[in-house]
Amino acid sequence: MVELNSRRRAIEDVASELFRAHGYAATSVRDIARALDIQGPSLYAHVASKENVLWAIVDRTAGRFEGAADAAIGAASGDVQATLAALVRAHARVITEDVGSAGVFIHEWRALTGERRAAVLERRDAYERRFRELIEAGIATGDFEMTDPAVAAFAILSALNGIPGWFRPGGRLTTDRVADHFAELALRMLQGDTR
Amino acid sequence: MVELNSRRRAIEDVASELFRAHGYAATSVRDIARALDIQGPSLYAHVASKENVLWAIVDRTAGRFEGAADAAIGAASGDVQATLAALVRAHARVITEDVGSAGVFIHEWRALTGERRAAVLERRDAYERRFRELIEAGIATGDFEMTDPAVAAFAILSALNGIPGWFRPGGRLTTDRVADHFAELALRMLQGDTR
DNA sequence: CCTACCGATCGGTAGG
DNA sequence: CCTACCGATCGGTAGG
Repeated sequence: MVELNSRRRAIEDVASELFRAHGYAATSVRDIARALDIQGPSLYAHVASKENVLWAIVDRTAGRFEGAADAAIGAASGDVQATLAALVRAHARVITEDVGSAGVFIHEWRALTGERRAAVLERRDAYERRFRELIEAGIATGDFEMTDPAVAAFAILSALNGIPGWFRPGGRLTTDRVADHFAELALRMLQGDTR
Repeated sequence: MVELNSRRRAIEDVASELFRAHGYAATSVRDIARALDIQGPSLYAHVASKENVLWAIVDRTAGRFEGAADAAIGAASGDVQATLAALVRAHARVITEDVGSAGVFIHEWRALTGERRAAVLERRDAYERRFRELIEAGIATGDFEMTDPAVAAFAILSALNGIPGWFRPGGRLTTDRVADHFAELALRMLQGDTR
């Protein structure tokens, strides 16, 4: 069981990186196998299909985003600004901690079909709603400057979701610094008055 | 000649939408042909290869971004804030005016190979540099609040590049309203002090 | 985890 | 712009 799970996890890790770099459709089962030094068909001893591998990555990563957001909201003290900052920091950290799977979740969920695709869309909408409703609440209390909450939420989330495109682990910026920067920028965006 | 060009343009428009919706690798030459009500091989009377179609879309769209940025900087009066607002508005409008080709430019350039891929990367870097250097200049003059210019530039551009993911032409927001919102949010982000 | 192999589909060509 | 067709590669199976 440990054997099986660790092998599956290795497959998902390798696939995450390939899917992120080249896209799901442009990555063949044999590409994944080659990165693991096994033959293409041998992969099917561990997984039932290529789409199942994508699903495993997307589902697990969706759970990481949701769990991090839950923890951030739970730990916050009811202060709208602090809650938003915690939410942004949590999202940034989920990405920087594993750029591969985060990139796949953000861009490759479209390759899923049927119920799985619909389920991801629903979870993504619910996740985005948390940001939007928090922004709406902040505007209502006067903590945030007036703005279109939907546009602001999309702007913040898109800015965060662009991180895999430029962040390099071990590079100039640490995981924490990136999270700090984005929390700061998001708060400025919602509070600043243009002089 | 007019015939040829208009036919090529129709191919690019149809391909833009398919590449944006499903990705370049997941879109077959026959998919493009079907959307034009012709047979797959007939497409090769107008284009030399599938990658050439992608290249035509990416190259033209890159030019539209660059041209819009040139015009925005040229029209601005030297005021750093106004210049950044104009740059952001221009970028937003290029996207909302043609979500298909913009989405392809933003996400599918990775499918290009060799020199074309390298050329796009170089142009993209030069384009990003304009944002970064303008932010650096604004910080130096005190017009913008202190921040990491690279992170701020990536945040603004990623926020803008997320527009194809949610903007629906003919929907609640017009092209101009979206441009206004993003210019406002970008300025707030760079000017606001967190209280 | 391997070799041998399957049907389907891919981008593209020949010849009209 | 069409039909007929090509070699290559795809995801996946059989049988060990």
